[in-house]
Amino acid sequence: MEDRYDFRAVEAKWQGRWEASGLYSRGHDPSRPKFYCLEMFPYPSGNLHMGHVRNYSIGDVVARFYTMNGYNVLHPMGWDAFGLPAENAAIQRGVHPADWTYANIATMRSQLKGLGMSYDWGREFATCDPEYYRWTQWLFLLLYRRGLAYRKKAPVNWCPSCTTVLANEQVIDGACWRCKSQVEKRDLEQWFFRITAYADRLLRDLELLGGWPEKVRVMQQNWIGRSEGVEITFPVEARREGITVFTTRADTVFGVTALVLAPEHPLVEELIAGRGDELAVQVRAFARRLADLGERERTEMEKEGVPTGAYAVNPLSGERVPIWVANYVLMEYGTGAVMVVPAHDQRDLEFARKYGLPVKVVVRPADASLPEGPAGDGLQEAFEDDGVLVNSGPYSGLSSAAAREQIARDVTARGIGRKAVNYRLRDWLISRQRYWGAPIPVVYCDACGIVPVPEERLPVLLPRQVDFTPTGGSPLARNEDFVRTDCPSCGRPARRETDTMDTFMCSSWYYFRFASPRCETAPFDRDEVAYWLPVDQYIGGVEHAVLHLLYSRFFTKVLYDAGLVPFVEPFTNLLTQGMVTLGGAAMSKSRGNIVSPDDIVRRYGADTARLFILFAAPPEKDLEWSDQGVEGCHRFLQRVWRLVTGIVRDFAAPVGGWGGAAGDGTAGTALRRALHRTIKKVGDDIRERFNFNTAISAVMELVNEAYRYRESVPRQEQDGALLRELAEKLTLLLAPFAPHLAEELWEMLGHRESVHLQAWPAYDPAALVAERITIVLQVDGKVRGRLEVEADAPRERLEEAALAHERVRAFTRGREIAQVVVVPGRLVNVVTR
RNA sequence: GCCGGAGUGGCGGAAUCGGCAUUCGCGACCGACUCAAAAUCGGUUGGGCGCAAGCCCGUGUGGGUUCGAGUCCCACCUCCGGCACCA
Repeated sequence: MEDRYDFRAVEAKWQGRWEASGLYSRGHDPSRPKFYCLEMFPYPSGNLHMGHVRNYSIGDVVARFYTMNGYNVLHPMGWDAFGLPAENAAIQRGVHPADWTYANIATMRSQLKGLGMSYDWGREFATCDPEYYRWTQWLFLLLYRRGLAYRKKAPVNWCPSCTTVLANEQVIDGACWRCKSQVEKRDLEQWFFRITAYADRLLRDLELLGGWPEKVRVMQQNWIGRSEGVEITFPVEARREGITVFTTRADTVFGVTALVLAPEHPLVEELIAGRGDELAVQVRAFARRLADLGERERTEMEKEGVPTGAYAVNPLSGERVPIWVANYVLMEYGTGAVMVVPAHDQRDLEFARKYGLPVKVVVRPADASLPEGPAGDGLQEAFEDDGVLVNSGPYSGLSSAAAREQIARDVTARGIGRKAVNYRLRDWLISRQRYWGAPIPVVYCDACGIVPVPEERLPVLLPRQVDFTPTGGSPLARNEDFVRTDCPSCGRPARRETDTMDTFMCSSWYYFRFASPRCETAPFDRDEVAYWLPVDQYIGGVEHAVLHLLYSRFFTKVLYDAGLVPFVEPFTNLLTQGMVTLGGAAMSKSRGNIVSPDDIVRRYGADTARLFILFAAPPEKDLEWSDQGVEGCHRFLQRVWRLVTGIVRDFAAPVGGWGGAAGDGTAGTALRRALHRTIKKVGDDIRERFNFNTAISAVMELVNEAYRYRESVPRQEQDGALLRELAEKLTLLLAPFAPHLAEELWEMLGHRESVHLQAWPAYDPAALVAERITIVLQVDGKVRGRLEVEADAPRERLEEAALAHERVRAFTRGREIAQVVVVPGRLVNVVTR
């Protein structure tokens, strides 16, 4: 057994052969069902990290497993290649972003090949290829035509360090998702996608995504943030126009003791227009001060407000209420104005207490434990639950729910309000003031205004010669050759849009492109997309739950509406894998806790790296790296190698089939049962639960059993046919996890065709059946003995045998037997009184 | 605050339908082989008591249901993740 598995030679040998034979390229095959297995494509940052290895190892097992199970599997790989790091490298090191990016792609491609991933490399592309971004621009135009792309001036998130604006989804806790700098608010004219027009469908269709983790669906649900309520217009004294508020608690409308406007609300300026009094001066100063604050500072400050001196009238109660301006009202949500109900909203209560506004209780719990009406002065905490209305005119006595309905009807009938739905989701800001992205295909003409670039003139090429120095403006604006163009509409001189698109736009449709990556007449061939999509299994990190995954769903619905794709959801099943950690923290350069995949592959081989990463934890959990764990997996593969090569050596030419018979009680029968049990378990674990860790441990057990057999049964009595069967099926079971080792063993076993084209082994149900089994004997729920019986022994026989058992009798002696619970095949529990 | 997930040996984790808690792997200890080491192989390894047979305890805490609970129910604690002046 001195023979050692030379993983370096074997892995290089098969990677070369696979590539030369095109083993993993795929096309249509009407004879087999299709399966699209996709892993989130990487940003080519330079080198693969362990998170990539985990992501792609999981995907590779799934792809290989479904291939062996008879599916025509699409398993492509490409590059999410536009983005800031390339440009930063250019600024810091003087390398052109394109050169930097394509060099990184070359490195990472060879790393992926070194891991033995089964990609159809013929479908590879990078989103920065003009042949790709041409269609990204085409899709922009599609959205523009459909009224879903628009330009507006708005307060937007600005990252001072990246010198560009960001989408809402890219601001995490008030900071830039990429560089963690505090984000500022700036008023800029920018391009948006009207994703809010799809808010309701994006929410509703989450129900179609039974194959997604609950967690991700909930995150999207929270992000979209639908809330139902009513808008009610309060007339303003001495003005024609009123103030419209949005509320989900119309039942508390008789408890309103003020209205509050967001500082940016257009009416604020009007209410104090031409006034020089002290209040007006205060309001102006307040609004200006808040405008200068970042979102973070603003959300963290205490509630603050100033009265405008103006009054409105509650259209339901007829009461006069003061109009205030306050920092806690958001202009971007609802109508930018809210009614203040201190008794029933904690924020309003804090505000009212600070400024001495009245507190008026109008909803009481069913047990009437709150004081009524204006006597709510002692209220410590707002009563925010539903209850029964009091002090509410004609609505008194109604339940909150009934009152909401009635009030909605009444305000609608009187023309002073309506039911309304609001979403937390905001439109997607896609302009970026950076170079390394797809140019927005739009031209500005003095005569014609905004003119989209005609499809036949796409792509709008990103020029190579550009000054990348960050100034806060778009680098493209400094390239006059790029900027100057003719108006596609009137032909007169015009200027190009100089912003580029958010890279999330590129990644929102790449999975369509893989179906027909060289299509030159459209973003994708519709027949190919109809054949391959939707993606059957998508695998990636949970960090994209409300970024990429939301945008992609939006894009798919737009394409569906345009009649270009026949489905409304792009990803049928989603698996979100956990992080790879070291010392309990995510691996990162700044923390200095990186383990390099290259080093691991060099020392132990790709198969070991893949096996460890799949074995150490279930895929959705975080995985703590362990060098010793890696060695354990390496030892296991060496053990497999010695087992199979030993069998091949000892039983080069087996005669006949398996010599035993089920139920003959021999070591051979037991081993064969173990083999078939393992085949069943590994298949179930992969297919039903993605429990690669338990699948692998089952294979380890099988190998242990095989060794025990080989060592305990004399060589001449060993069943050669059984051992050959075991060696072959073991090799097939390992093929998705350790593709190189399996391929080499398969060849040694005498096969000419790749192990990766073989059918997944079927288990023999007859082999699983044991003649005799061990059942547990309990007395009062405690295990007191074991009993070996025929597998099909009936209840009465089990009960009888249990009661006759020496140890059971010892524990029941002198006690009355109250009950005997018999679970055939498992246990007998004797219950005493 | 709201929503989601998780708490099991020294460690990663297993127990898939309410039925032997801790498969498998790592680590540790003992042993075989060896001049020695590496590699490999075998054994032991939740805690306590006991010479032993064996007994008792044990899955975050406290209750409950059940012949039987890591698993189901109630209350709570801790940790992780998401959202958060969203009216």
